[in-house]
Amino acid sequence: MNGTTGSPDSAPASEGAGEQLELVRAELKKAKARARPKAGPKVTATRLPVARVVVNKGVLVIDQYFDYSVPADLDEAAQPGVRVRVRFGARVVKGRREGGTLIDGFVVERLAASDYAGPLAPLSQVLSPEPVLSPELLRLCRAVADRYAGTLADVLQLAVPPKHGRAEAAPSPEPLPPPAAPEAGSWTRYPQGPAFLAALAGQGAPRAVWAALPGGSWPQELAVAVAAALASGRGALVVLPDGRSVARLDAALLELLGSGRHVALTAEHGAEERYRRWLAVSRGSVRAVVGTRAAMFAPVRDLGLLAVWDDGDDRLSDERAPYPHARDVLLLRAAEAGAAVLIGGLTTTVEAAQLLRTGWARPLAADREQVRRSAPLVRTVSDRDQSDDAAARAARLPSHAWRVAREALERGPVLVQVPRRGYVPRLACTRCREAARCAHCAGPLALPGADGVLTCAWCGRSEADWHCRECGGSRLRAQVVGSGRTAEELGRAFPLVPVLTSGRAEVLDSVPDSPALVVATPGAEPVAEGGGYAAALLLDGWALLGRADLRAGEDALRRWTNAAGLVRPREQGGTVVIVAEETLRPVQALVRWDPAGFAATELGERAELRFPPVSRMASVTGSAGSVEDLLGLLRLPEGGDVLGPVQVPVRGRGSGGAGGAGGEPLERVLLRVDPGRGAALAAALKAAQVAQLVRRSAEPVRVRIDPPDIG
DNA sequence: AGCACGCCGACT
DNA sequence: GTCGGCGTGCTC
Repeated sequence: MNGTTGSPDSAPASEGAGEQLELVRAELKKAKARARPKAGPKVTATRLPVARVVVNKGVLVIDQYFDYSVPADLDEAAQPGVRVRVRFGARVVKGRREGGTLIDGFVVERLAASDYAGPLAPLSQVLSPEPVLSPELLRLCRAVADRYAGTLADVLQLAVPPKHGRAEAAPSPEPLPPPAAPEAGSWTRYPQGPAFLAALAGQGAPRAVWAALPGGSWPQELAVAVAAALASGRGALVVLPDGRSVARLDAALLELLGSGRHVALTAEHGAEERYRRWLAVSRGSVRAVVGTRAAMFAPVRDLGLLAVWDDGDDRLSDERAPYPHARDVLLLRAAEAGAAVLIGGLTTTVEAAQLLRTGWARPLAADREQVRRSAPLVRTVSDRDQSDDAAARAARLPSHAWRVAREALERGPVLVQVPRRGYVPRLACTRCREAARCAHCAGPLALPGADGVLTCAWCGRSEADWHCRECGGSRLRAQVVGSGRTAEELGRAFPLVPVLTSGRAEVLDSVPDSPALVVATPGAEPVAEGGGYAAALLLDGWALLGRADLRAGEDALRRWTNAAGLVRPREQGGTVVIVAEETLRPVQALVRWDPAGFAATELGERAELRFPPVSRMASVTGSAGSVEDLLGLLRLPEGGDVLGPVQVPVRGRGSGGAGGAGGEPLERVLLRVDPGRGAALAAALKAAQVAQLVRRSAEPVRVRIDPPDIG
């Protein structure tokens, strides 16, 4: 670290000093500018002379520790948890170590002796004396790697932020004493709310699935829960899907606790500030963290509460291998730490419903009367109900939606939710609703571009002259119209009202409490200042529901309730109009405002069909040959089965990655095992991957536990 | 992953 | 007789 590091890396421990000096001089000459370790006496530390190191290399076959000797001058700095640099991959030629590359890693522990028979190479450098990888964090990363069939090194890369010298040099602030236990506030609207908080504040570890009431007070309620955990002298961690929701909770905490008791960890802050905050947590200066998914690993000490908000949001799933999901990582941490758990959202995921069903968590929900008071009035209109008003027709608004919007605009802003342009729903025949399938491979047809060319999502062939296989019809339900064009059309329909848009290009955090049309894509809805939107129109419901995905219904309901939850309660005139078939279960669940009931029913169906989360699944993606090869090496746990293979969509989310480099079509299989066999499945997949790597029988495949997109 | 060592074909 | 194919194995 400060230029007094020991011997050159390439010489073995027993080598004489003279020859090394030559080596070092040569090195120094070559790289004057770089801070190279100076030559030091080639002495190994006497007490605990062995450092067990995890190297920062994500290859499966080397997912193991390596022992290095500790030079005397690194003895003090090379404590467990610090970042080190070691020479790795050298081989011994005529008793000397040659080659090898310098790679970074972490000291896992110090030992009196190694169980490795060969000679140990010395640690090359201690990059910093900061012990960033605590034993608890290491245990967590190991558990995550095992659960997701990944390597420890991959998980460490997600869990430990890159070093930043300036941030590390600065001291962290003095920790503040625990705050007083907070008032229950709006938690009193939930019969079990005060008891939950009391348990938190009193060192308890209650576990709850929280069906949050609509109306926008959830940031304050989460803040109170955090404060209650802090009051018990323990730490708290809350993971939310995006920077906007983190900012809202951050503000609520700031108001409740003042500054200094928590930090927000999001991608918005630069690397230095982010690392500064992370260190404050790691060093125990700050005991509460709120953040986006990378914060799921934040090294909060003495955890009292682990919370996740809106856990159905796919942004809570990391997109880097091994793709851990924040909810499940928090559950692993809770099991380890014995901490309280709070899984909250306006909707309940099927996964959360399962925690309720097994009794692992308890519901934290308001009674029906309270729900009715807090929720807006929800009406459905069929998408066939065309308005007789010309302006409404031009804006593609059914007459009822048109009337509601016009009336509500006199009282405040109106939210219009439209699916993203380019959103590719499953296309279906207008006449009989049969799904449109490719004549060649039976894959789903889509309209990927604005050019209107029908294309197979699996094989990529275009279909010029489609006819329905069932009824011979030739018309398909139209592609969704994007928010941009919707905004234009609405602007013409309501020429006196300002039209704001919030979407991919620019996301608005909030809009003023004055008449305006706010066109937003799902997830980008601004909060309306004051009491909320006067009304919301949820357009193109069929498109959200029509995704070819197991979670389509659940996800559509989640997106609808998140938008509808921004609308004033019905007793203040808040109204939501959803354009969708009212007979569909997700639509009914929205009308009744019963997402928990929907999730419970959905869970039952999944159980019957042996689908996740009742069974556990993994996907294997790669070229046809490599997938088949892996299956040959795989020892599937008893009762497991293989679904597929199917060709992977040529375009679309979550399929980039392994293989396919040469444009070769990718195949995917789903593996399914019975409940309780998830760990065995992950272990089997890892073993099969290792075998494939070692034998080099085929190019590697991509493995994903709990795949998010199950056709 | 790299990067070697290690036994079988076409070339100065 | 050699140069070199990538099959197999190791990396503290």
